[in-house]
Amino acid sequence: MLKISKKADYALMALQHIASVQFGDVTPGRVVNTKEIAEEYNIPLELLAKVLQVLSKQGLIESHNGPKGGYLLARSARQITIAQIIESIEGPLAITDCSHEKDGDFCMQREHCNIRTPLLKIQDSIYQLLNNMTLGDMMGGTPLITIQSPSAQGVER
Amino acid sequence: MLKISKKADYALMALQHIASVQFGDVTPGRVVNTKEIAEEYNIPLELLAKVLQVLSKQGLIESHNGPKGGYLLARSARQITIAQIIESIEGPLAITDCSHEKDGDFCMQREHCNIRTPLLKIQDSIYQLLNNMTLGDMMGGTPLITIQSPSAQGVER
DNA sequence: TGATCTCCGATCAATATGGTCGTACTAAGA
DNA sequence: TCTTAGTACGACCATATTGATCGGAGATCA
Ligand code: FES
Ligand code: FES
Repeated sequence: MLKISKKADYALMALQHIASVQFGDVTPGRVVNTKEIAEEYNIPLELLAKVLQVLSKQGLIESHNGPKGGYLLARSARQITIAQIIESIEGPLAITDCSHEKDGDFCMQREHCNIRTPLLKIQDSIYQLLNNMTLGDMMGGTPLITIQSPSAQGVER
Repeated sequence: MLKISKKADYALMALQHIASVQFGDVTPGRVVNTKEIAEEYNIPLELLAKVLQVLSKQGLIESHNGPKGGYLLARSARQITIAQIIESIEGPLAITDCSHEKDGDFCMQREHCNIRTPLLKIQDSIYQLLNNMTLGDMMGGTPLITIQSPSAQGVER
């Protein structure tokens, strides 16, 4: 039902946490280790570890080895979008499994499919939505989503 | 990865088909039976049947029994939104599994969860998106989604 | 050198999903 | 009224995805 996976969920929490530590008034620039996050949010340690590994491989965070090691944001919180985070974990956003189909075209219904185009548009809109929101936005009390309410003039209802 | 289930996919195709038959120039008001749709779009017959049953139980389409039976839209194509169709099949839209949590609150991370509010906003936006688009919109060549482009100023990247 | 971290790959269990079958019920038409 | 073409319904299995676990290897610092 259009659900985000738990791993991606954890990724969001973790990044959010790291960001708030780095940006925070106390000990800015401090590295955060896996255990700290896992305990804070009740996330299974090993699973979180794996998630963080992926994130670092994708270049969203930097890892520092050895004792006193841990993770650090690779860039500013305002330059990391929700879309990037989710896609790092779950792969490219695909609302239907034939969204990003190669020319090979293995979708049985493709030939007469009457809903492909509109669905792709929807997918695109969702992507925009996720890509317009950054980690920074999630932290601050700043207005989060600019799409729906007043800006939705032009569209009805 | 934020995917729509195949069943919902089939539901969309089927409704779209029924709508286009009813709205079409030829044989308007004709009932459409399961087999016809299944063959047209290469959908496994029994599965489609089950999907249609659910849709009719949800009141989106009417079923007519017996020979020469089949399905008919219950209301105008413009009054059926994509959100309604998808939710009929997959249940209420929940971007994360603790979205619609009762007060019982079984989510382990709820206590310190730092991403709940923003995620709920995103979910809401997606819902708006799906609920602003009707079957009618999908059929006609009318501009489908009006949300993204202009309103997305303000934030960007 | 040893303790404390991250890194990586393999693996298992639970759940959700896609798909199938068999039977009962209903209405049209011969 | 009997047959037939259709839906209604529920149980069922197979497979894919996801969540979660384990074990060891490599790095860094005291
Ligand atoms: S479902 Fe694959 S192309 Fe429409
Ligand atoms: S994940 Fe359940 S409340 Fe945030």
